[in-house]
Amino acid sequence: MHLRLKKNETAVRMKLTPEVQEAAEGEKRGRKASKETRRQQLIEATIDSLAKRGYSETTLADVADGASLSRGIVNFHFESKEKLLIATLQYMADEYAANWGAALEKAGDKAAAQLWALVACDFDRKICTKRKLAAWCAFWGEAKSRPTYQALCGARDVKYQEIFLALCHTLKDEGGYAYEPEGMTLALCASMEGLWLRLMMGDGLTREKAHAAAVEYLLVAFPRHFTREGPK
Amino acid sequence: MHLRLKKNETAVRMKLTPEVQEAAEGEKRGRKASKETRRQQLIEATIDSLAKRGYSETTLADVADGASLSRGIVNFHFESKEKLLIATLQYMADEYAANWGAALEKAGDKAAAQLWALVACDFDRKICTKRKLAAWCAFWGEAKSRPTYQALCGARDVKYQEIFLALCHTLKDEGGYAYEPEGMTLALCASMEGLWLRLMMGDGLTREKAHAAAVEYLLVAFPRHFTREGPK
DNA sequence: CCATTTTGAATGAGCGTTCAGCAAATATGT
DNA sequence: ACATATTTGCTGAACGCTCATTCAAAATGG
Repeated sequence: MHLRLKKNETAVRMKLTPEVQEAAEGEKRGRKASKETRRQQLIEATIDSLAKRGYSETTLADVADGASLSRGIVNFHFESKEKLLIATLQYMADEYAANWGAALEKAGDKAAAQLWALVACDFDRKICTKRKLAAWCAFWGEAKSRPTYQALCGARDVKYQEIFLALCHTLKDEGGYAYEPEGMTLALCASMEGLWLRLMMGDGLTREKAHAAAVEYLLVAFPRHFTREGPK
Repeated sequence: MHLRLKKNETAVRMKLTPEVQEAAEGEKRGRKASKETRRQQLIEATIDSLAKRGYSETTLADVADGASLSRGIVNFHFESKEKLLIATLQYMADEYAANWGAALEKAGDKAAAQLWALVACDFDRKICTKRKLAAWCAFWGEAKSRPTYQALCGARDVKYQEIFLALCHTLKDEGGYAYEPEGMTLALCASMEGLWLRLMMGDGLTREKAHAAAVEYLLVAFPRHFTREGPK
């Protein structure tokens, strides 16, 4: 027989990850959680599942368990598994964009400081978590055969890369460098994505070391603008 | 009713990709294909399926169809789906290693020429195909949650990166550069993997442009050793 | 003929989706 | 205030489909 729970005991049924718990505590608990709160809770549980089991083994049952909710819940709040996954990717893309947008604001108006800030915030502890990198990577793996994912992953850096390109142009003028800006931008952005990939793979690579490698790149590309400690 | 075919008509049943066809023609055709030939044919069909449908939608039925063989065939030549996929990854890893190994041989004993050759062969038309990049990426996406894949993907660059690191050290001594070799190597390798990722995503990026971006990196990192046309 | 390779129907497990029903929250009537 | 009706959020059993795996039978080569 199913053991019926008194109210506000949902969080005790199974250990939730901190992220899911936090999402669930957005407003009131249990039954009164608003629609939006519940959606976010399920999205966080989806990220957990993607990170733990990979894309192909992520099941709705696992997501529901991760959120300590019942089997049918996802089809109630999202329409289908497909839509849950798209919402999850959208959520991560938004968070990513908001993060570098804010970093750019705070960086002031010097091009060198802006570039430094953009590179740094890719390795920020809020964004650059094992679980989130793993989730990104899971989507990348499926992106090629799914236009929707591809669009969302790609949209991630349409604006992003434009800004990078503009900064590379500015710094080239300021410093009299010889590189070709398009290629430089591409190689730099690719390097950071590659570092994410390696971070995700494990290998004992840490966020700090990855960031240091990216900085090393900045140093050789823009020697007149940066030292290892930051923009001159 | 199933229309039974006369012998040697297998290739007509369904259009095979050039790669699968070539694998099937390794020795004699049809029934007489040796065990090893048939395995290779199935592996090529697996790569096709991974590229076309992604990891999570790759089915044994699709692989069998792609090879124009019957449903049960994979479980006869490989023991299970899992083992087919591992064999496929192994196959690609071996091919990749053989490719850069050969390139290194031909490059002579100058460090600059060797580094140039290593970077170039990552963008070789034999290795850097849409379908193979897509297959690599499919495995990357699942690697984090599957130790076996992770080991095979990682083994790809244990030796590879050691060589890179040694070359970076040598060039630093020769050219009197100021960079820190570990970080430099990491950023360079990551950049090439990131470029692969972007090639796979589409975006109108071509092999040539990606290679040019990698070269741009070499130029800023080792200005005394390279021009855009090659090592000095 | 015997051994090997291949076939394709059958099997069964796993999973997404559906939906009738329950319980909490809220609205309505008295 | 209280009782009753309605809405909303959630549950979990049931359904049907897809797919890996199995295997008996057929085809082929030697």
